[in-house]
Amino acid sequence: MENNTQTDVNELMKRRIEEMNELRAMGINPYPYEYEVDNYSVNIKQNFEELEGKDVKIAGRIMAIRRMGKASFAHLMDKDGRIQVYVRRDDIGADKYKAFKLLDIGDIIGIDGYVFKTKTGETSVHATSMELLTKSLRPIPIAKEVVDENGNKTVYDQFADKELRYRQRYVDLIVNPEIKDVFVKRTYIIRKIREYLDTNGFLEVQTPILQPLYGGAAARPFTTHHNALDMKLYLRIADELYLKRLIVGGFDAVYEIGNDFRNEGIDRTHNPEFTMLEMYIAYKDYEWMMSFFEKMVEKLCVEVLGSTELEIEGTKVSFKTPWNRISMVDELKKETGLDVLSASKEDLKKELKKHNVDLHGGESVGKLIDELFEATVQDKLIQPTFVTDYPVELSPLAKKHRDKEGLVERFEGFVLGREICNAFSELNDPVDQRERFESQARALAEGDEEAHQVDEDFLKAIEYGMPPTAGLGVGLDRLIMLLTNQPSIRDVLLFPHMRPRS
RNA sequence: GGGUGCAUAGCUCAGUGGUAGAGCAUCUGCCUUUUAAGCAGAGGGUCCCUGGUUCGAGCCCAGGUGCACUCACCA
Repeated sequence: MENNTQTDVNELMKRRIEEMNELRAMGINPYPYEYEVDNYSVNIKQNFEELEGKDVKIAGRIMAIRRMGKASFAHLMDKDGRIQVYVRRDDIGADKYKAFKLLDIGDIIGIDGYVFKTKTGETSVHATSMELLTKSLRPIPIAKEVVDENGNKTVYDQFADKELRYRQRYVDLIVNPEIKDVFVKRTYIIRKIREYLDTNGFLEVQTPILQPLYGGAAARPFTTHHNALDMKLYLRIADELYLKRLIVGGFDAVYEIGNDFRNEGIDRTHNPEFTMLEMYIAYKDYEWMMSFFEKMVEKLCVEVLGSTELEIEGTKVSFKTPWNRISMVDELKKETGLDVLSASKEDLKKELKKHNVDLHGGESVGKLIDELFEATVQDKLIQPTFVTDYPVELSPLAKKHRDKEGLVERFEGFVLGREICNAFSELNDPVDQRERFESQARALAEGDEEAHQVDEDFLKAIEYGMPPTAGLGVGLDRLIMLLTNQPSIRDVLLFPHMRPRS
């Protein structure tokens, strides 16, 4: 990309380079080193009475210019928003005004001046001096905006091409600054999660991203190669097996927030790398984890979004605790009349057919039950709901249910029919764990590319003894999508993965 | 992976077989409280790519690429 400048130059860029050279000829460095900023757009507008007539030094990108001969107005955009500046030849001097005329939308300037209101009532800064801080060589997409008396903003010719917005997020952020709000919320949400876990005795840790064996979830991995060791490595698909090793080691409560990588399709809810939160706590079970998690989300809603009552895609959702709790088996009985635990494979298939579910063949009983759940129950779980106790085949790392044969102690949280977390009482019986791994290994051998490998080191770890433990995983991007009401994972990732363009 | 749709100037978009268009942005001139500033004029195009049909293709056909939506799978 570095050397594109020469081949990429169109007329607009040529013009800007010429202007830059003219500025240089006038003794102006188009890329100086610093500027002492002492105020910001929003603050000036909010404290007009106090600041009127006072001197301020602001800096920002020129977003609009209206030239009227020997005086001009411009809108500057700084970190908080826009403010108008008024630049008059007789105030900044003929030379500086000549330089000002060579500036373009997109250039970054510093303005020293006093605060005033124009005839039409717009809070502005009347420049007493102006400095170029950065010359912009590439034209930015122009979006004109009008703000009426009520503060309503109308944007004309908004930069709207989603592809370009994702590929050139830096331009998107300049031209559509309101999207910053989503990313700021994202940061606050993650900060509040850390705060909640830290104050509840959890220790944040970092475990390997490059792993000799992958595990902890059902997914295909990315592979890479370590040159010095001459070995294949996988990018992690989950943190689970390492975090549980830490529970074995005597950390009673740990969590990790970091990226996992899954070699799967890309769509509105999938990016190849995504941010995962996993937490594990000794001596607790999944019932405890349910309460702990719902309180965490409730707290996020209150502290970051200001309310437990959110409107998401036109639906009112209440995150106030306690959330609904339903058992998967009971709910399926209510919905279909079928007792899925005693039902035969044929009964399940018959029931699935009623709901137009296509099967690939070779599904286990557990998988059939899961399919039936997705077809009949999942979409109806609008308000936050925990679904408990899943078939054992689907959960090779979860502990068998203390009372219910064939099930494990597992729950998933659902909102608007979407899964937001997955948790269980962790399997800590090493003999049982070995059997589950072996059954997964058979599935892998039979072509299930998402099945687990046998992780002997992990087995060794829990053979030393892992205390009873509750664990939970949350895809944070999806949680943030939900809480900030964004329709695509790409809207909560600053730099979503895109196919390269030739 | 399947289906549907989109791709034309820096941006937003018209243009359904016959000279490539508009608004904004850019450039020139005028304009010292304007605000989608205004007035007068000018420049700017690999019509996504490759092939085909046709006297002639931005437009029709086939293939490809990218993106969006959607179904399937998953976090």
